[in-house]
Amino acid sequence: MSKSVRRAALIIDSIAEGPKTVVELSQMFELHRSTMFRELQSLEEVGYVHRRKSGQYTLGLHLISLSKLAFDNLDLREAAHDHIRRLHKVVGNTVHLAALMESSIVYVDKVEDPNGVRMYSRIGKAVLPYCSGVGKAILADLDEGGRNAVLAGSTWEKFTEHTITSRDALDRELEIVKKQRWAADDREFEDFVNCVAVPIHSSMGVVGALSVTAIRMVQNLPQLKTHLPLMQQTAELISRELG
Amino acid sequence: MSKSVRRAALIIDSIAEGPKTVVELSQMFELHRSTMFRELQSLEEVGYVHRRKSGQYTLGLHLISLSKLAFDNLDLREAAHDHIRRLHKVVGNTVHLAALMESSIVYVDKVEDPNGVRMYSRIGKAVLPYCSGVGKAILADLDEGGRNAVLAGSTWEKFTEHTITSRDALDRELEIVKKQRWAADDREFEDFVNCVAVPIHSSMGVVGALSVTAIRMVQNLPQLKTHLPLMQQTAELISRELG
DNA sequence: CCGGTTGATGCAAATACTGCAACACTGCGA
DNA sequence: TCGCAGTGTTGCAGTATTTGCATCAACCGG
Repeated sequence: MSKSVRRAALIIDSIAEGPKTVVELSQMFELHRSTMFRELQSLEEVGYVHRRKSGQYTLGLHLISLSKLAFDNLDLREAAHDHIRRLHKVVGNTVHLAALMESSIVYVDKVEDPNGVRMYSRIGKAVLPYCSGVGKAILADLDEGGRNAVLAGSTWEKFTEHTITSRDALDRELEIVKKQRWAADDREFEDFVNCVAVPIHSSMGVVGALSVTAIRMVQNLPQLKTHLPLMQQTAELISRELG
Repeated sequence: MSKSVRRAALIIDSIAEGPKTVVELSQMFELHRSTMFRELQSLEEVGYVHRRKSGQYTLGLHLISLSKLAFDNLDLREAAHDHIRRLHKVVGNTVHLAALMESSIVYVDKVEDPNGVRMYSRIGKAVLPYCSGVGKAILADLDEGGRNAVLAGSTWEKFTEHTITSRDALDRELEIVKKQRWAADDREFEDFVNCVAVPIHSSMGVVGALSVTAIRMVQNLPQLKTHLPLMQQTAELISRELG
């Protein structure tokens, strides 16, 4: 284990919590000022941190570039690529794929009919875990700690009359989801949209979810539910590829 | 300059170009296999790379977490925060702020009327540079190399009858934008939406742009243009803060 | 079963890093 | 204007970490 890599990463994580000066960081890490200065100089040169005119260091832009590429190479995204396109062909609706990141859930792929109702692209965006099918499908299979991490920043904003707006209510819903092994978004985020979602597991536990979404006038929730067996088969195929 | 930091970053960049094995990387970097193995082990432990079962290394999830935080700490975003909220109060329309990243343009902030027409959130998403006001405002002030980098991945997809769909046509438009120091999106992406945008400069050159956007039935383009003097003043104030 | 490749690790030599000391620069207050 | 404190920056010898070698374990395919 490389001490220098670990230390660099710890410094970056510290800066990620909030901008800091050389002196602050040297005290935090019990390093001489000149050592910390050189370390930050190096990290800035490779774009991982950025020095403001005020003397504070913040995270650098190169991390943003790298994250885009990290996103594209996600195992789940690659494993699911063909399967969700096949699923879309059969069910005809928009299929979303969401991945569990460290403490958030993100839409990582989407298949929709180019000639159908056009949904605004959501790939890359964080899922609101408490009012989305995929969010609930993933949360249901997380332990308490995992749930807490994902829900830590939730504002519990009410989008529609159906939105779940408290942790207690969500936990009750998640017990049901865990048992039935699928989740629904029943007009909880947008009044005219609903979906059903199933979790995807790997040997490491739940890693994501896939959902089938429709405008209510096209397919209502009972109709969407008819797709659940195929969706669960699809999730199983993806899980196999993930190992 | 820390050799270990530079080398770690180069390895990460190499993996960012595509997944690779220990042996491939050890040959590329002319390191002994065991050295490269240890390096990757360290990078994996801090979440910057991830080893697949196949033995290939890809970028790690921690980069995605860090990029979100990097985004929140952007200098431009902080400098512009109060100014664009004041601008919104005066003009009443949705105000967008976009930043030039390394080779892309991203929406980094937005102010809209909570009781007005609700536009789906775009923060964090890449701007399509060739058919957006902010994209054109930034491109106009970039040199040839910068433009090429930003436009490298453009598909020139045609969204409406007004979309610019070739580099030549865009370059002609950018000459006009550069002269007049503002840009417009005249129904080029969405038929019922248009906006005007102005660039924001720092001592390093153009770093972003701000725009005022409206649905056509609410305010048409000539009406939006009346906001340009105030927008340009706002951009100037932000530039001053950036230094 | 055998051979080749990859995953993984102890050790001494090689290399890189570190704190010290010092200087340059900037901003603030007297 | 001057002095002081704090930050930015760098050469050098002592210290710490890394490196390649050698080796073993595990896995896969013929």
